[in-house]
Amino acid sequence: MGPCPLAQNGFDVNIRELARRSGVSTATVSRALNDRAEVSEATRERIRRLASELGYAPNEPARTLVRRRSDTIGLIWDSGQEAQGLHNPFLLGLLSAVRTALSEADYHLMLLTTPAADDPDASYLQAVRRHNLEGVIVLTTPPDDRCLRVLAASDVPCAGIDTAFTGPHTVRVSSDNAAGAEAAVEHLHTLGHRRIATITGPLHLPPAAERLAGYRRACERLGLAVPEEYVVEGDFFLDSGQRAGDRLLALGEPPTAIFAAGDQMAIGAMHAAADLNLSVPRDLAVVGFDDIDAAALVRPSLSTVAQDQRALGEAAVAALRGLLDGPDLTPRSERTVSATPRIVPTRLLVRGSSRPGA
Amino acid sequence: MGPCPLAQNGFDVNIRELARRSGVSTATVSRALNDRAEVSEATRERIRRLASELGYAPNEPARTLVRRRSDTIGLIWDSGQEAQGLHNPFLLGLLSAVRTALSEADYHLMLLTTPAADDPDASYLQAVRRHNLEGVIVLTTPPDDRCLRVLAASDVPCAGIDTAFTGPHTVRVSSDNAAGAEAAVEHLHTLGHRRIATITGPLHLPPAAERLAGYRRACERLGLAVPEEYVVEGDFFLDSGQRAGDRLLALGEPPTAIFAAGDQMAIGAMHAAADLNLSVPRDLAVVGFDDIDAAALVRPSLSTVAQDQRALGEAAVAALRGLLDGPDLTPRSERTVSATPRIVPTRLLVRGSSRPGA
DNA sequence: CGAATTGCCGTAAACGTTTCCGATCGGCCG
DNA sequence: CGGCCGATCGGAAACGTTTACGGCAATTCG
Repeated sequence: MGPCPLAQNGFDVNIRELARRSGVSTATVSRALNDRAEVSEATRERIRRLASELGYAPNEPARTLVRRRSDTIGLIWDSGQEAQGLHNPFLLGLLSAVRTALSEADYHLMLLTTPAADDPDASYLQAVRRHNLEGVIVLTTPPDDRCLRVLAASDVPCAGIDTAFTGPHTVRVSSDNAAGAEAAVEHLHTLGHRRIATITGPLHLPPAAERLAGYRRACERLGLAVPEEYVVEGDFFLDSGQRAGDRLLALGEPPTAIFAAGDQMAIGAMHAAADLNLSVPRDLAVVGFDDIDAAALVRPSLSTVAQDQRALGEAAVAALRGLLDGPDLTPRSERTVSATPRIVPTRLLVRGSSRPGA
Repeated sequence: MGPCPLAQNGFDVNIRELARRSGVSTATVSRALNDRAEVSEATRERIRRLASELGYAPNEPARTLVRRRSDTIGLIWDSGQEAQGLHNPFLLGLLSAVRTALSEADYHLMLLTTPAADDPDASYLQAVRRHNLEGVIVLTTPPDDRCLRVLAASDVPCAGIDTAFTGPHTVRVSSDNAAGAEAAVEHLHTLGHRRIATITGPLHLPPAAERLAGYRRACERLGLAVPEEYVVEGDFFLDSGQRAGDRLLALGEPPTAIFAAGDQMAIGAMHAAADLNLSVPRDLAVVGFDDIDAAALVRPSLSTVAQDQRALGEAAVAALRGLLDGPDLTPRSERTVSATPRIVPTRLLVRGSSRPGA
């Protein structure tokens, strides 16, 4: 009865229905909708319009069944880790970035659930095979996850952001932790500080180790002494930062500046200073890492090394796409996978806790 | 040969392969793996073990194709909104809760991307039909989204958390904003405060309006006067809170306590107090709403009305499941959809900004 | 003891696509 | 004018499952 406004529910309009109504075969309809060359421009346009009028939506499961590819990638993000608040506010930005980058590349996103420990058959690899996922993006590294390890060891393309595992078809993207830490220390140095201490994260985590390395390199380059007591290990949480601050400020020669490998610990150090009636940044300058939301809310606001979530997400999908076999590429078994990690630059945000003028 | 440890890549082991190896038909294999009754316990166990040994993973696209259901629900979460930091830290907890609740109910999760405005065919409804999604969970309400409206008007079951739209197969779950606000005011009242002001969110948003209503109700019940100047509208962000605080504290009879409808605004109000050399909570008590991460990091720590993200997420999937047609239920067209919104209680967290003793 | 019931299983038809293999039809070149 | 070629299309076989239907034995019941 004439063209319908949109998405009429003539219920279940499929490719056969389109073929019937436009007097061609299903093969032609398929070709028309998929922009194949073997259709005349006229019929293609006719079918296109009809499909749009009837609100036709292609059945993706059927497509993946026959094409053997789903245009879908899986997302692994361990909520256990997230509950600990580790990279907490960070994740949301990553997720958002990954999602938009993937949709721009015409991929769909499926959220994978961490497999139950009691079900031996439930694994990430299983889920990938079940849904014909073409690749996986991993957002945080659980301490050591057997499921992740077996996935990384498989032939499933994986891109991990700040992950530790490695495998034949795996690429890691990460912020330039070392350079970020270096920039922070250098910033404090140009402010005139010479006694700069650091509060690290758990050193078995790669980002924590890299940030410490950057700190050391900067100090060495700038000719700053790093007494052993100036390096205190924390756990990324508030309290550990406060305790570390207490300890550092009680030293015989206390530091005049602290670089903390995480914002929460940096804020904890600021609390420690406040408890001693020290003024930040006058008596003690503080720089953190990550740029969590709270960094802009505390007083004084916290200078920090911001990670570029957008860039990280985009780099991850770009890296993953490099691992996928495109329509015309050689199969991935024959391609050399570049194992060099993708490094994303950070940005130093100078705020109140290290403002020169104050 | 013999039993393999796990997930051997005998490449593409499917139901036919299992049938061949175990000497039965594909029908029997399917029945065995799906726990149908018409299989003997012996063969079921045999097939089970074989499947496990070969690392068989059922092809979900094929299953959804023939069963006409995907066991998958879609998740809509507008990242545009998220970029504004509105409910920002909140979302991640919701997402996590929704995911685990859904996976416990054996549903898969697909992240939907906000449709491009220039493509008329791309809509949430289209995506739902393409992937055979059985329902949708909406995490935040974009101001007014045409795509969301057409989705809500369709026959697709929707559960929204803090959403404004409504439809025939739509249910909304939300925190008990009014009761939360009431509890906050009552808490301040028992602390001895009689001049309690409030900073609201944008009043066209349902949560903001409800929190204001709760504030008013509590004041009325407790016999507190609410002069017009005691109600200041903000925008949920830090600066608006600080400006509102400035204005409130400059009044002839300034309030001794402030209830802010959002934590960022509450922190802003604390900044305003600090700028006037007022001590929190001695000179001014402050209570916020949401319990964002920063609430526990600022000094003094911020009392706040915490939303129960876990409960919200679980309520949303519970509500959604009520809308879905289970295997034995009547089709949803004949069921009466209970339109009453699901209300989740909040919890008052008393911290430093309103501590009695301080 | 015959018939009906029950338990277990195989055959085959779907589900909605894509794609290989031809088929038809003009037109072009030799 | 005949064969060849490119463009355009249709027929039909897949893809991996589920499930209606029917068959065959063993068991039960009248």
